[in-house]
Amino acid sequence: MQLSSRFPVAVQLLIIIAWTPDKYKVTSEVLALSVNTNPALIRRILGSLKTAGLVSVTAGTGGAKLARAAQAITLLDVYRAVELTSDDMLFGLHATPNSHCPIGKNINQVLQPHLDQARRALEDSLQQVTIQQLVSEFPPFDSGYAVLVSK
Amino acid sequence: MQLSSRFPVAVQLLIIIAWTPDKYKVTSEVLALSVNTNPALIRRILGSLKTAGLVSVTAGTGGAKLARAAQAITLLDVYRAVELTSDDMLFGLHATPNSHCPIGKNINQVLQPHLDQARRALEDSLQQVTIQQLVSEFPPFDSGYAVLVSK
DNA sequence: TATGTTGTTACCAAGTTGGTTACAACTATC
DNA sequence: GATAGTTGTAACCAACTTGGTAACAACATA
Repeated sequence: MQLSSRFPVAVQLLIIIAWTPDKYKVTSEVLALSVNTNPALIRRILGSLKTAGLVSVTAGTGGAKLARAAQAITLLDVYRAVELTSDDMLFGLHATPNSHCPIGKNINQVLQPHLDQARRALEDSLQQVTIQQLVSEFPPFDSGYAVLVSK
Repeated sequence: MQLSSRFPVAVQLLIIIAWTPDKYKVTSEVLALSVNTNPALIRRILGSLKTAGLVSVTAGTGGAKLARAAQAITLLDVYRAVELTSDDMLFGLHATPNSHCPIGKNINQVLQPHLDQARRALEDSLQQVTIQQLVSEFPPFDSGYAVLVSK
């Protein structure tokens, strides 16, 4: 089983936004080109990032900016923004174990703390990496790339 | 997004098998009662556990036993047995980023190590917990429970 | 007003999941 | 050998999620 690809895509969006100089306009069209999908899908993900307070998108005229510094956005922030639909559960427990069985009766209570711990380990790791860090792994923006975006 | 409930169910199965004295026969019927589902689903999961070498099921006469000691089975073993369908990927990368974009071209290579690290953190945590440990959190098997299983 | 962009809705095909039925194959016992 | 109980597996289903797509109103700038 696999988590959705929304998370990696969201990271890519943030990297591009952070990587592009402020004077250029990063539209969902441009982002869609890089991810190789269509703008509506980008806007959908961008919506989650906006709700989470990671980016600000100016409606109408277009263009996305980071809502806070790239070194203040971790992979965990992104993960939470786009993947956490319901609550904090990474592993879904079986809904209704048999309450008459001595094991089934308490299985969820016994299991939960350990699953929480595993989830926390995952999140701690994601928290160690910032968007700034990832951006620094790419070549700097070059004016030649300006064809990809609009002023 | 959420991982399937197969994993927690598989853990529950192993706990019951480990918890039940050897002289009792733990059939998929009994396990289904505890999980509150039907035997076929149990056999499906039990099949994965068998393939992974965690349990041995005697076909025909019925009954599941642990294939190795309960303290030698970790949650990671179970996780891998039932959740890893394809390869080691927890996060699915976007299949085809645009190779003409300086970001899209390398995004997967840059992201992969960090996602791997996060996955490893998750797995390390799961590896700390054994089935034996979980069994010890339940009351011991009582002859009164024998109605749940058959000799 | 005209243009370009966003936000959102609606819909679709594909894949996954848990659930269920059915049945052949198997093993022990009578 | 026949019987009974069980496993292994296939087939199918409804519900859900996902990525993809089209469409269009709302918006902001020129």
